Amino acid sequence: MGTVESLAKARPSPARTRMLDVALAAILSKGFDATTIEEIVAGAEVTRSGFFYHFRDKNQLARALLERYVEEDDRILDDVFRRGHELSDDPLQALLISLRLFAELFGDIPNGHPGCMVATICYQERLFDAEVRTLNREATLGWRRRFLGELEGVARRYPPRDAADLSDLADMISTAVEGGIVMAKATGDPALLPRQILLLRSYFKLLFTPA
Amino acid sequence: MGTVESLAKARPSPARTRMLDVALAAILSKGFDATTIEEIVAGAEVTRSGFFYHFRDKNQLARALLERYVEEDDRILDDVFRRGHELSDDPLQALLISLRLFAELFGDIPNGHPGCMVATICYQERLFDAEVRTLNREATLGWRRRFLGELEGVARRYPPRDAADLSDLADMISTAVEGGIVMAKATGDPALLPRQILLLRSYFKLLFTPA
DNA sequence: TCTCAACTGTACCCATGGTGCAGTCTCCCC
DNA sequence: GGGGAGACTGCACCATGGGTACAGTTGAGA
Repeated sequence: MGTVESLAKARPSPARTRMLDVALAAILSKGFDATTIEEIVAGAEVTRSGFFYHFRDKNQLARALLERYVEEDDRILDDVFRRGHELSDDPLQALLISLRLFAELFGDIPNGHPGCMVATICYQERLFDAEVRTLNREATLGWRRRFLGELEGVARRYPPRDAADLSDLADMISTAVEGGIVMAKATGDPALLPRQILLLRSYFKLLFTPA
Repeated sequence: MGTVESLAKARPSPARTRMLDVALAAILSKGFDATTIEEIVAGAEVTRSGFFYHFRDKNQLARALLERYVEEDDRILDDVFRRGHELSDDPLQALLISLRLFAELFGDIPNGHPGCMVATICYQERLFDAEVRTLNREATLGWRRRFLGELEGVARRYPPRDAADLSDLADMISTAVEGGIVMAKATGDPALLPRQILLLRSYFKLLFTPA
């Protein structure tokens, strides 16, 4: 009976995509529970029945939303680091360039970053089933793995000035993004996020640049 | 008719305090909307009527919760920086000591930091009225002011190695805490938060220590 | 003894998540 | 051009939860 899911993956129906879009925006601004099926179907111009045709319940919606979010996120990060390495053969320079591109990306979002799905789920974890929580955890571990790979390349050529665990440094990128998103929302200043990424860049530059 | 509020502030009733305690824990783990009045009154061992006696509605509860959270937070930060300055006359050393104390504080919380009320509100901002949102914004600006004061003291004696805006550096502390909380929750590793604070400390040390 | 803060109990309204199922429309394949 | 299937619509129904309204109870202090 996986027909709906598998077909949806192969060629996602426009209605389903619209529902995910509306749901994402609503969930990031008022939370999962407060986002009603009614407003999702109204915004996506389908009916309640249409919603339950595509998703068994709200939890399935959350799962689909997170999966799509993580995939998109991976594509963006792939692109950023690919371009970084295209622009410099030096691993440190590539990292610094990638971080700058990352900051620019955030700066280019019209009304600021709308919020991270992973963070939303963490702050409402009791609402979700084990599968969603596992997916969420794996997303963060994926970030760690990716950033750690970059940092290991850097550390091989440039021994860091201060004894710092590379995994922790990898997490520091995710931390700056997650914290930056929260602080940008809290202060009402969307540019806070890219500025925090550039500060992190400044730290990596200081840490790995030979004296 | 401000009798309830003013008396509650002077000598908060134990039932009210219990409700705030239960509500905070619930809200930080499942969000504001999903936290039912039913579970709050059950956990605090009062009745539904008791809830509505102390709070006009859920929004008033949020306001009371945030106020209490910010006051407690201020007390903790006052203490951390007071101890930092007691232990060293040098502003940089005092800051580094304070950050270490801050990290230790986070490390000492049994099941990790339960979550920041300010972040919860940001990620569900559409649920709250203008007053709560203003209070939330002011809390973050208060952090900025406090940390900026410390950093100005440091920068007067130790010119930073890299041109960095002191306000952004001040926000970096809040960013590390907020991001660290999210990442600690997401990875399931409570110790991630204190480790990120220590990484931030390492940055400040590098940035301000004369060559 | 009186008063008042701090509750309790009951009844009621509306919105929302979720179930169940029959009907419709449109495209594609035979 | 007939039929099946995917992608929906429409409707009826239930339980839960926020919120309103209001009358009654209890215990400590003046």
